[in-house]
Amino acid sequence: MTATAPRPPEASGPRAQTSFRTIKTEILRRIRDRIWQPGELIPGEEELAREFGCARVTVNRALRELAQIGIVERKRRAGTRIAEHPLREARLEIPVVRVEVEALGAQYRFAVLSRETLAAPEAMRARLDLSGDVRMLHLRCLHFADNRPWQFEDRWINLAAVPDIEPETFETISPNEWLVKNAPFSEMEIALSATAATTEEAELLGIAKGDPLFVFERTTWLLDQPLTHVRMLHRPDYRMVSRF
Amino acid sequence: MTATAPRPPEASGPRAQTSFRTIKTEILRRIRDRIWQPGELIPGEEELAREFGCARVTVNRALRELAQIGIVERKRRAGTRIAEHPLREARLEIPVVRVEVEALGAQYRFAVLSRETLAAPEAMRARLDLSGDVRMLHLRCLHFADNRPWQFEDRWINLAAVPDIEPETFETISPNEWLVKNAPFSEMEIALSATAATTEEAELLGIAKGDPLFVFERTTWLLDQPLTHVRMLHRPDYRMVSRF
DNA sequence: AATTACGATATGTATGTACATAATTGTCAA
DNA sequence: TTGACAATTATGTACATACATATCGTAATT
Repeated sequence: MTATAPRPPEASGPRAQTSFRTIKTEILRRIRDRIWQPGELIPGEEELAREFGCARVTVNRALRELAQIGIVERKRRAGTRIAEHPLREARLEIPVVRVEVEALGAQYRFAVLSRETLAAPEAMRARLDLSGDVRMLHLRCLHFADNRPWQFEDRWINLAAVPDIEPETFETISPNEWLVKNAPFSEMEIALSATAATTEEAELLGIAKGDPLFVFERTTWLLDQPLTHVRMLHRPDYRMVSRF
Repeated sequence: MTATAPRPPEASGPRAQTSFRTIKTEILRRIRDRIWQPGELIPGEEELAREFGCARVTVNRALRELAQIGIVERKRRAGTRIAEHPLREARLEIPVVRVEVEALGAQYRFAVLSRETLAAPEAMRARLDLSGDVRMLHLRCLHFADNRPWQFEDRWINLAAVPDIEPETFETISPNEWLVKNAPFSEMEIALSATAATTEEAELLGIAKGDPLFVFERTTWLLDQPLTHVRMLHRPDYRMVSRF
């Protein structure tokens, strides 16, 4: 005797399984239609399973996924309730520039504008919590999409933390990708803002001085050791989009 | 005979179940330690289940959740591989303006600049995938931190989806907070960009025309029904920061 | 009255099994 | 060579079941 009883042969169609997706949608519908209000306790898994004619595990998965995106809140013994404050966090994907450009169907190219090894300037030491003499690699790159300037990247790399990068010439691989592949990090800080283009920045990006630029800064650490700080400037028509 | 064979009595401890969490952690460890490189195909669920001494479903759950956060990529028949570009994702908390301002120790205040109910203009219909006659509530608000303009909010609300908001006067609660409390959503799209202040925007925010503005747009849906679209403009000195 | 212990209960998760589905690979014919 | 189609295979998901675990209410104890 097998564990699962043979499913009753459905009259027609390939199957009449109750998908956890169906349940998710139905629950969302009930929320939308105010059948279940925010804060309200909804029936238990067992009861819902009976109602939907499926196994409890299936209801469980539906509810678990709804809890994951903050629609409902669950507690053992206490049951499941519609979230009162669906306070949610947006997940912002941080793509590799090349991938981002290629995803648009454009051709990607980058150029290293300058490269120098030097002692960390005071501002960078402060930003990265570095003290004493620290050698850093300073890179300035321009990224193109179909030969149109796409992003200007100003990057500082802590050579003590990433020594392998010093001999790299970046002829085939960009610093961005080199680091993604070779320098895992455990912590990251990002800052988003807007600024006005300086004369130099405007020239590089092919826009006018004073035009608004979208600024994306990122600093990464491995444990407590700072790895790199990068400031990326985008043309005013750039939009960073994320949907979920 | 029951479906599940009695578990072999573990020598000690409460249980030696193979948790999907254990598997997730172990897989992450193997990625971190470069045992499995980005792009690499990892063993199938069956084999991993054998290795970890657990059911395939358990491995499935671990891998499914890792796929959800972008660590691995899965395709039927093709197997599971480590994501090539571990797109680290930044988690941006969706702040309620008031909370954001108060977190800085500043006093929060807001003003509704205008409020009108009207048929959705073409641009908004297009953006929200709405068709036909749709009544919308259009609100323009200014948020202050210590009486200094902090954010200009331009919001469109789909009244068909959120009818309860129509009588609300927003004298004590901002549209932002009202919606957070009363209108759960299941999908969201956010877009970040930079733009130049128009004359009116500059005046409202107390800056000069053409100054760069940080733009945060958000659209939310419940199921397929659009709820609201909001465009938030910030002064050039604003920085949206997230660390993790 | 306050504290503790305990039982009831809802969710959490592991397992074996069965079948669904997508995608690749191989096969054969045009 | 190519195109159509079938076989193969890894993942996807449903189900019955069993047990784990957190937590709430209540009863027993201090």
